Amino acid sequence: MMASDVWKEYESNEISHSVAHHLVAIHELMGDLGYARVSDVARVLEITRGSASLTLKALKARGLVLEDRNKFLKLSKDGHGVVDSVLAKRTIVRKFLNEVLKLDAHQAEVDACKVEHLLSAKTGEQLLHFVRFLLSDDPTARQFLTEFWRKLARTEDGQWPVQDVDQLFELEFR
Amino acid sequence: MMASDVWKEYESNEISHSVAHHLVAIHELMGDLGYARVSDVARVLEITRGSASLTLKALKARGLVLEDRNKFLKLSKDGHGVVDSVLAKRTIVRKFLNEVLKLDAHQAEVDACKVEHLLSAKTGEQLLHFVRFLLSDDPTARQFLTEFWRKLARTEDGQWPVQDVDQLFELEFR
DNA sequence: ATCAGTTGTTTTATGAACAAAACATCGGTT
DNA sequence: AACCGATGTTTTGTTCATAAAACAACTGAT
Repeated sequence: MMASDVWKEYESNEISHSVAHHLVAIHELMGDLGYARVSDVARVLEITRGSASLTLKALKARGLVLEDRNKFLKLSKDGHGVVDSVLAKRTIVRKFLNEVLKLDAHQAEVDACKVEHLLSAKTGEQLLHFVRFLLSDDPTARQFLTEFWRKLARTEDGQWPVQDVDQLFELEFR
Repeated sequence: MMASDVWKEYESNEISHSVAHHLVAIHELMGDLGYARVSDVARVLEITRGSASLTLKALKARGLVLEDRNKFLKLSKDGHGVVDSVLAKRTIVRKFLNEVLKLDAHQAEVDACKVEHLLSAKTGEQLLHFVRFLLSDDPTARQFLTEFWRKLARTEDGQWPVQDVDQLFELEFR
């Protein structure tokens, strides 16, 4: 329950936000242009070529990114694995926030982008099962969502108090 | 859809993971011991006193932490606001991961800890509505959860493929 | 009163992630 | 041949979050 146990595990994240985005940028560029160079990654991420060059050098050293004789980059098998895992989590989180919780598309994208590289594989997997069932044709799921959205619309009309925190802790400790 | 729009918003997080935990540590110490000094924060977070001293100096400068003549720390009104918002998000995320998605308590705590300071207020609020309804007595919610857990148990027995990513993208693009 | 332990700060150093600018290379123009 | 623009790297500097160690101030025990 003390924060300290968990606090330390934060460090153990081998894939930083920055690294995740460099890898995803290469993936997107391969799809969009068919190739990816240091400059292309820098342009997509809106950072300088120098910064991209350094980060990508480290990723080459880690074996996540490969480079041919002409300085064209591509993802290694491991790099693809990381991108798949990150994009899968981003996708499912965005879908949940947008299509279930009805957050606007932009906010859903922003929040998904922030947490994509932090969730464990197991969390991503369970969330996938959950959202798949929730958005399926199953009548139980349909009925539940319909009812949730109905209640949501009601509470949003009759404005909620700005600070909802007390209710949270009710819910926590009851 | 390009990563770049969203990518930049990452920076705009005025509350870092580190800051959030320093503030929460003070809050917990006030509850546990009735007071909080630099050393106590350092001990709770398992960092050196020097490191805690520097971070807390910055938080005093930002007006989130106050100090009396005897170097005893407490949260300002703003500091309390930050802690409430962070703890509310941590609580609701943990509850969702553990009680709905059935992740083990430790994993739920770790993942909640990682994302607590990153979610927008709106996201936290919507998640609160969702979980409250989901775990309420409402028969629709009960029935849905029962059915979800039943399916979950079945899929976990007949092991899933390790890489579930293809299914994710089906779900994404259909 | 002294001496040891606790506490807080300061200083110095590290690593990650960036920017900015200088530099080198290469391909094509003129 | 000389130049130009695009590209990649290197160097230098900044910020943030940390550790480590030296130091000063206070506390309490003897």
